[in-house]
Amino acid sequence: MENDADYLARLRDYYADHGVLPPYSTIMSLVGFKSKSPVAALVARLKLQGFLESTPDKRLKPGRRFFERPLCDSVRAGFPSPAADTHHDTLTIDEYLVSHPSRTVLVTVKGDSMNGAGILPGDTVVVEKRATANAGDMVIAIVDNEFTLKTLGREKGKFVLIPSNPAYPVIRPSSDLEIFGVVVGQFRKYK
Amino acid sequence: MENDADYLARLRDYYADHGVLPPYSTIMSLVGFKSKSPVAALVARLKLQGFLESTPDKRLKPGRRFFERPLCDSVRAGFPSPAADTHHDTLTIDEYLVSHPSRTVLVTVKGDSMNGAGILPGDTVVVEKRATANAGDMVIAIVDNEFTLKTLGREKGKFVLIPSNPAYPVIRPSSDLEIFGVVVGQFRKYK
DNA sequence: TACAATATGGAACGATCGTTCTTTTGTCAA
DNA sequence: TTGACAAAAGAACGATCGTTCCATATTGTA
Repeated sequence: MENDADYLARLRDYYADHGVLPPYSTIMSLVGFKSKSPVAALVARLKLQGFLESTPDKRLKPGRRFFERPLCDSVRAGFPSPAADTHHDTLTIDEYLVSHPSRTVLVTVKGDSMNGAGILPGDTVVVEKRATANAGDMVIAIVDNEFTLKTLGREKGKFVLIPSNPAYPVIRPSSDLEIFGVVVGQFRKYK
Repeated sequence: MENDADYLARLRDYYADHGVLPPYSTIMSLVGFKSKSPVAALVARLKLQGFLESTPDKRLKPGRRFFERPLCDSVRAGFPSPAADTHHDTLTIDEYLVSHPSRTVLVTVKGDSMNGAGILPGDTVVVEKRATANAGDMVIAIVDNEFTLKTLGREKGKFVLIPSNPAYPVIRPSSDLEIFGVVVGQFRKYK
């Protein structure tokens, strides 16, 4: 159907409000149907297009494309087409940055040793806790009982901590390096 | 119960995976119960604490505190192990970065003209839409039908756009400067 | 206008929903 | 060991779930 885009928009609104998708009966009144049959057909179409999926419990969940921004959003706002691909396909920033909530902590950045990597003092980094990491990962390591944010490197078979600021030295731990977690994201608030 | 934190963590992981909350029977197997009664009690407790809510359809939805993430201070003398898990500071990323959702859009950054300000290509900036800004604000301006991210400056009574990268020139608009919005936040995902 | 194709309404199905109750198990203190 | 209390298991409830069927209404085409 050609109204599917509108119906999908209503589902997105509902999801934005509640954080979950509604049952068929609620979709029914949400889009104005008077029976569940057209809802079933609608859901089937949206599933085929990748906007919806089902959980094993047969409930609806957002599909791969559910968070795509409709193109008409940019057009409606009157923005030039070059800008159309600068938008962002996520509803919440949290969902974008945090994949494993139970292993994730936020750490406030102190110091400017990672300046060159675009991480400034006062920024917050999203850290996935785990004891091992690969060279090249940005990690939170524990050095002298303090958190240290550096890039993990390898030197003659040993791990080293590399800052992204020429004013700081590479840290070559004498004992084994204790890794608190791996940095998977970062954010900053202005003003 | 004191295991509630762990159970909540599993619900958050489930939600991160599926984008919806499971029915009681799935929670049951998710946390290891063999009947639904303890699930009902668990849900009641989590509702009281603001982590869960119910939709009018009696389904579970994320509550106000569902997306709280633990926030560690980077300088912590004590050891960062499970011991200190008790009373973390928490932060909800979306609430922190977005104050006025209806006026806020996310824009993906292209180019490295703001490198020096810790904004890299591929980053996303949180933009509050408004037509006016003050000198010193970082703004999204519309120049030659394209979005441009620069710091707003003032030169002889006229607004100019200042990059944070010496390789780029200051932009001195001939006509009036059209401002799309002000940058209030920024975030980045690694990997 | 008449016909064919499609979409919706309405009803029925077994399954599962969330809730509530009682019974059993587990835990801690005396 | 016993008794008191709390938590979990288990069973049962009406309600609602998603699905499917067929009849009716709507639409497009000639």
